[in-house]
Amino acid sequence: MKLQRCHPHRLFLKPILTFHTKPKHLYCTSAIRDSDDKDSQFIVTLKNIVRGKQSWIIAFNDPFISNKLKPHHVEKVLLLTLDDSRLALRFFNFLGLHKNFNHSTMSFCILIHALANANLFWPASSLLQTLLLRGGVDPREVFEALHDCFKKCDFISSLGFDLLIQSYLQEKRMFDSVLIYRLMRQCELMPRVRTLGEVLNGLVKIRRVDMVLVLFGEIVSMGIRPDIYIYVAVIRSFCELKNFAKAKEMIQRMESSECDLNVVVYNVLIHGLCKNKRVWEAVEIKNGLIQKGLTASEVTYCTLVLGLCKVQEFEVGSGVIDEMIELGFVPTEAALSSLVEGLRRKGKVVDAFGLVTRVQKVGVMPSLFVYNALINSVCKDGKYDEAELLFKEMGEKGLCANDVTYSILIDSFCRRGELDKAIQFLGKMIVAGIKITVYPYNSLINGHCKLGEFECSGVFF
DNA sequence: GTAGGGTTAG
Repeated sequence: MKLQRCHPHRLFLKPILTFHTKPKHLYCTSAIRDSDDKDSQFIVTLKNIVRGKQSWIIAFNDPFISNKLKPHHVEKVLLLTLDDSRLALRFFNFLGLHKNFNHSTMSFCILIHALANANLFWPASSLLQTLLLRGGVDPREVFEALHDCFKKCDFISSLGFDLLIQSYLQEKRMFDSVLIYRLMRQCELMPRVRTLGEVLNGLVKIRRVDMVLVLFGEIVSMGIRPDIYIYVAVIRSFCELKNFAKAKEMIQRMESSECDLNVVVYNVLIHGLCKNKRVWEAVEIKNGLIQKGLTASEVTYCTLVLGLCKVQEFEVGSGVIDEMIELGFVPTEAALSSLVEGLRRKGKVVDAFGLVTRVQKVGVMPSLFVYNALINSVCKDGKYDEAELLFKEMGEKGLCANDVTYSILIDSFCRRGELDKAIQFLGKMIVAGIKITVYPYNSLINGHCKLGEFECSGVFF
């Protein structure tokens, strides 16, 4: 029977049979039988209160009940209420909230399994989080408690353990989630494929791609068919290791299996190639998508733009931006920033300006960085009117000029000898509460010196 | 539940 639990696709064989042959509330008879007679009577009283129409507040205000009530009684009542896990949860919360009752770890575990078995994942996870927050609980201890309860109560599915793995992942405790997976395996339990995918992607996030590949090998050797999320984690791992041959091999494996495919898989490879300056290979992958019945996404295009910037192919990058706009995609500010910066540095200020104008039409808002970079470039080219136009435009768009913006403008005024205007802008900075750096002062000193007004320049020391 | 930047502008 235990072996059946090992395979995720067979997890539900036992439950379905059990469910129809044995009512849930009878699962825990052995646990109840252990109680002594006095306790048994008390538990029956408690059970009747929980299921009855009487007010719980009144019933539990009775000193006979409240003085006698201990965590192990609650455990028994919960076990007798497994057929209605919502009611069990209400009772558990009632005692916690209204009676400040200190529940046992066992009670938590019973409810977590009960709720998970009833597909009530949100309250089950919430309880798990509370349990984990109870302070200094070792993941092994939590697993032991959950497993102890699982065995004793003969619960249907092992979803409670999946939720434990997910709780650790949410808290960014990836190694603890792997530990729970390992402990499950030791007990011949297997998490769902979805949970495994989440663990692998969690490990990718902390760059433990070595662990991803080890776990993937284990999963496959157990005969489990990986889903697209597992493959994405593995492809990302191979890209991270710069092993593009293996990444491509993995995609081919997906293509020849019945696994669902989407553009994300290819975007991961495209990103890996771009990051390693293999952008032309990435472009070919993108061009081959149509043959596979897929279409490039906004992410595909933006990834390519950033990759093209990395190899200084700014003109091609601009072309990609135009292509995506034609297809109705909106470039990200990141793609725009990289391109503008690249074009500008190559002296192609007009192209950068034109690009900003085009993307603005489809709703992309250039960042303060883009504006400052452009203002700086047009100033250097002596196009002061354009600089002031950009400055005005920033204000209209609600972008607040910062110390860099002002220092660029003040410097440009000083260079053309318009010192009055420079001082006027310095005043604006002070009024706006922008931090004053050394740059505007240097510009003003240089400006005065240039005009031969050496005495004036001393004012700024 | 999986994909896209960054040691930027004076």
